Amino acid sequence: MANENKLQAIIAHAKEYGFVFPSSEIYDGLGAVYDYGQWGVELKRNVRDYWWRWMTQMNEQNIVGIDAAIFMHPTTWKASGHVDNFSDPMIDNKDSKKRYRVDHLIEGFAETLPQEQGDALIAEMEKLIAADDFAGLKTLIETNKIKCAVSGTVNWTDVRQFNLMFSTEVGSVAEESNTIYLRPETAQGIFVNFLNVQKTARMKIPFGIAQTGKAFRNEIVARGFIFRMREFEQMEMQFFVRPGTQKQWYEYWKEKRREWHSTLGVAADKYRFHDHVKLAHYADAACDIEYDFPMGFKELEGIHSRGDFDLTQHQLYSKKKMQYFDADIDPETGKAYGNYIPYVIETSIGLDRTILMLMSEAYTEEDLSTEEKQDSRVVMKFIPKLAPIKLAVLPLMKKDGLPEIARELMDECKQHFKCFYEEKDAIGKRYRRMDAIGTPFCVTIDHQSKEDQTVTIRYRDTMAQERVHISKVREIVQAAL
RNA sequence: GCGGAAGUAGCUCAAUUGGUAGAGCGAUAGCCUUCCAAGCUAUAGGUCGCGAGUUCGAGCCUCGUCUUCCGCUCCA
Repeated sequence: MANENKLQAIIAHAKEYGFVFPSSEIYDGLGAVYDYGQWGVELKRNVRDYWWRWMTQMNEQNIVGIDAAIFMHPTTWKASGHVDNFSDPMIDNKDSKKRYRVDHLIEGFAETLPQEQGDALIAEMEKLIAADDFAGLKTLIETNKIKCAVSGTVNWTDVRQFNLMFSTEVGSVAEESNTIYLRPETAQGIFVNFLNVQKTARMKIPFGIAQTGKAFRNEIVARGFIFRMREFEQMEMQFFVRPGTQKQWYEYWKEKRREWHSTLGVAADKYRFHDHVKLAHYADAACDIEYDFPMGFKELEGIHSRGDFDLTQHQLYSKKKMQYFDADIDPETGKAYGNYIPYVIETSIGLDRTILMLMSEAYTEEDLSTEEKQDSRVVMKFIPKLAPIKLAVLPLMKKDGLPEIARELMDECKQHFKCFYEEKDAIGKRYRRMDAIGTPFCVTIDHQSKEDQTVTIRYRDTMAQERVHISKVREIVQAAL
């Protein structure tokens, strides 16, 4: 299947089988926002829970979790750089339709000028940007006759602001309210709680703080289904280390995260590690884990060595010491390491992007035609651990006491994992419906079950069937989880 | 934001030169001596994206508008 068609097929399947719906669809939808349906939410919870347990429970490093609020003090985003660095004035050329960041446009032009003139121009630009003087910026571009590289004209639109962050008001009385932002990343909730967690959990470096939660960004273009959403969910872990050890911990987490991905049932050759050449202002090493989505290789997770940038910034803005006292002895000096601001390795993965990856990987169209008849099926080949439903319990017929036996099995199993009961339609049809949502096991109760307490267990991927004792069903499923 | 294409039942699509909307699948209820979709019966479901205009009459023509998709543009 062609890749663009595959994405279309996945989107259609996701909607038809209750994984993902477009937001507010009855009102014509809301761009770049999606809702998770009945099976999508199970899948999402499974992925989130698995990530959480893997980080906070199964990992050999000491990592604890928090759940910080989406609202944060506005100064947080001053300190993080989001207010100043991610609200860039933009301008469009009316002839070429090309859009530029104003600072990039002017800087590019300044480079063509003699040093002194160029510097003066940039100084002027920075003054205007600091003052939010958009009219002045446009005038500056026009008086310098800065041309569009594509059209070669100076036919510009007005300068407009692009805001990455959503803002709202806190305070019910309008005049007394304050503008605050919906967080554009969850990481800052971890940094501002660094001292709280370190002290109350008596954490010793190296240690980590994990968090999953919603974040919000105004994206310029909304494309790629749930790959790029205005409201999305992140799963992040900030790992605090002694300065000087960040390189080894960065490598450690790169490898650990690769391990995690290798347990998701995704083909290894669909992943790619992409090292950043150009680093963000806060990072001293960074890489992306990319997956080969139907739209091509795209970022799924980022692993960043952030130095002490964030904690230092918060110390600066809050005037609170973001220090850790390290009582371990430094073999070089024979003394304790003492006070320092820890360095941070961040692992940050998009939950929704992970869902899209898993759906892309799982979605399979199979041709089952024989000489006698045409046949095909769509299967979601999720690993059992992540599948929305683990077991379907199906009486062959809804009479002769078969439903009663099925209900009994259902009552036992539903205490342990998500089950689904259905007695309508032909058995083959029920199997195919379960394939479409990725249920790995189906159990059918027939007349023989009444005689010898055996049932047929049917495996999703192979469609193979096996006769087992009814008392074994639960452990067969649990063994796969 | 620009350019292109498309919007008819839950889904896939029909509706001859404009004459008052149909099929298959799906869904629901029931029947069947049923282990891999498409056996039988019945039922529900659409102001043809929305709004104007032309016409005796518009799903079909005209204009506007909204939404989606594909390219371009932008993006820590």
